[in-house]
Amino acid sequence: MFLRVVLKENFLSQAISIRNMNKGQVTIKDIAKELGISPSTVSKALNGHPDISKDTKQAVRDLVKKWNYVPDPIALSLKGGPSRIIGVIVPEIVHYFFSTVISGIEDWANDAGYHVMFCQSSEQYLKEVKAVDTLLSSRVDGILVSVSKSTNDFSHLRKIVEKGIPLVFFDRICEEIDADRVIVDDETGGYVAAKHLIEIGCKHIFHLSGLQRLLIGQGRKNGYMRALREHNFQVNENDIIDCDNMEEAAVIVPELFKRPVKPDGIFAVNDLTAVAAMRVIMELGYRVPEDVAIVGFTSGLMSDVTNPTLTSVEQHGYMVGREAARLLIERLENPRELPKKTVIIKTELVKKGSTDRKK
Amino acid sequence: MFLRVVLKENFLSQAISIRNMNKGQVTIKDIAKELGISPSTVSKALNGHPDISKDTKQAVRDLVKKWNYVPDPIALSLKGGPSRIIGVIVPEIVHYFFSTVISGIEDWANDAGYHVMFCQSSEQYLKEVKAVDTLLSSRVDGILVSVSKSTNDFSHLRKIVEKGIPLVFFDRICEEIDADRVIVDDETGGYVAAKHLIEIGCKHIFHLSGLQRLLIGQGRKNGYMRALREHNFQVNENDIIDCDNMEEAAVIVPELFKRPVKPDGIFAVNDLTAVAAMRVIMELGYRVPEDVAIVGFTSGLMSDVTNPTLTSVEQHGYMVGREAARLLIERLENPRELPKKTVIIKTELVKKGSTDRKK
DNA sequence: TATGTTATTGAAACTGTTTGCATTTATTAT
DNA sequence: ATAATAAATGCAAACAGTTTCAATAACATA
Repeated sequence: MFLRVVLKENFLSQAISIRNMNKGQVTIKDIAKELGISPSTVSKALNGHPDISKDTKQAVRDLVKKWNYVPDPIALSLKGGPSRIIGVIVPEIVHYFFSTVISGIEDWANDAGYHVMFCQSSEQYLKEVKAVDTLLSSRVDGILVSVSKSTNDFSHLRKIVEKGIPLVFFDRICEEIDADRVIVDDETGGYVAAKHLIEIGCKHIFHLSGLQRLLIGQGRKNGYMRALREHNFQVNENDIIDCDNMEEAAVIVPELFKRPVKPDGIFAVNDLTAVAAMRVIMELGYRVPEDVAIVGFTSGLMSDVTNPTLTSVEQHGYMVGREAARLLIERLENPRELPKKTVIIKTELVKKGSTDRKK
Repeated sequence: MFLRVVLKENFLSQAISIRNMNKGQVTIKDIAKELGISPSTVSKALNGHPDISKDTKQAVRDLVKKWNYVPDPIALSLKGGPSRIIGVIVPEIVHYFFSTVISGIEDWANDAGYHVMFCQSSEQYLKEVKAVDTLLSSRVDGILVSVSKSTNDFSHLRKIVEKGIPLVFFDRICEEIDADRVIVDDETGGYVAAKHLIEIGCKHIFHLSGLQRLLIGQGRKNGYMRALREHNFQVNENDIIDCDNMEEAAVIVPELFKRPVKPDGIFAVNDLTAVAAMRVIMELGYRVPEDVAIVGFTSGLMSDVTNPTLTSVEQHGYMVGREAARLLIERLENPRELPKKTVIIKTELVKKGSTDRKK
């Protein structure tokens, strides 16, 4: 056998060109043929099977290195092995928060030797269903999902679990399915935002709230209410106004300043709304932060760009992504049935100009 | 044969439960066994082969629908067929421009029946090389690349072409490799930006320029210079200052206003720099746009958020993505060796407050 | 009746890899 | 020398499909 290897050595370069004629990819058969042994022996040698002699193993390893052989992942996963691909479904990639999450997922997954395949639902239920099928048929090892706004039926997500494929929700979770979760601590975010406004002396703190169907809307509002109650402020339902985008803010905010009791502090459910409110308020002749202080919830780089800069609650999207990927991979590599975990990513108040009354 | 189908009908529900015992997935064999025909007949029936009788085809189609059979893409691509996955490599997902591009790629690819697998290079050459290996080993049908800033060696990209896998560059192209390309018309963007400043009456137009190693930096600067020359302005090298982020702008811009000839118009290579410049200028006591007009180059939603709002050149990232995906898929489905194309996505000046001198 | 034609269908090979079992070869003990 | 044992290797099946070619059946024609 050793003789054979040595003998063939001389024809190596020629063999390579012949091999490349075929399909460009070196297969286990090419290796076997070259060494004059069977494919199964090559396979076993590569997998460190005890049956194979040291000499053969070495010869195989050498040729594998020389010819740059890589096992075909397709054939592997056909065999039923893991694909080492994880699937991700996000509502929108263009959102700053989700793009940071994706970034975190990518980094952690790649470091752990996984590839990432992703789909966006564009907030559409049907696209989300299709995305699940896509990922399942691609034989992903596990799936990360942030549920679309329009999803009310969860059978497609339940299907994932039923197939025995690990599932982790992040940010927009589905409460009806028992799975690992990574959520942003919106409640505390709302709490510290409102508390900060109280501490700088605001007496009439309004909340421009998000969709109450979504947990983020609920959480932020609840935190706001808790802060008020804990500081002996009266929670007034009229001071909580559904308003989560620039267009609505442009219409709604001026109305607030026609009331007998005008706001001197505003906590908005996101930065865009906060910024729109801020502009309107300044156009009405009020000063920010002196007359009205404003706090947003981070959705990009814009908090640095406004004048004054915007105090905002940072969500740490990158961390959300990392944790979600970590949770999933942990479960992939440790398939015992452990109870599901929920990881809460702390939010953080970043104080800037719109609440800075020191000066 | 018909008899057999009818006979078995009665056991259908039972058969389903037996089938599901195995692996959850219906295979062509399950269909064949149920109908009492061979797998190959089922395959042919499904692919509309003329050899198969209408009756058999119908029976197969019915059962396929009833059992919700979907061909396993893994097995398909093992046979050498396409994977219907396209790979994407971007420098950073968190950049607004790239996330819009990705969004465009996703949408077009999904509509054409392709899945998207993506990697980010994080602007690191080594991660880019690894990403190529990743995608190649996942048997993607084609690859879309926007080259990282730190990439100087292109052999990994050349390898893609040599393997016969279609490659399309977008935005950050590699000039040394002959491939389809989608680029943003930075030159025209710079041109219309400067032209606009000229038309509203600016006499001393400065350019805060980007890295000249990158084509986007070159293009925007060249457009600026062309506009000046075409309108009989003198192009002064001192009026072109390397400055492409907020920190640099905060330091550099005040210096410009100490010169004997101060700028009354500024074209910045991106919005962040433009915004930082705008703030500094207003802090120095100048009015925008009356004393100094400013144009940026779109990098997010921030142009709506500043005060005044920022005139900016829109890059249509979504279109870049769509076109790149279209070009790639066109080549995948039409494998004749056609000459490579370059698609140029027009930029567009979006006029806002920072250049609005009407009022 | 024997032959030719046509319409259907199935067996087998193939994709690249793994794995249990059988086989070969070499070594040791009787 | 022969049998038993151990070590090394190969065969074949399996994964889920596609495809080529051969086989069968039914029918028509001479």
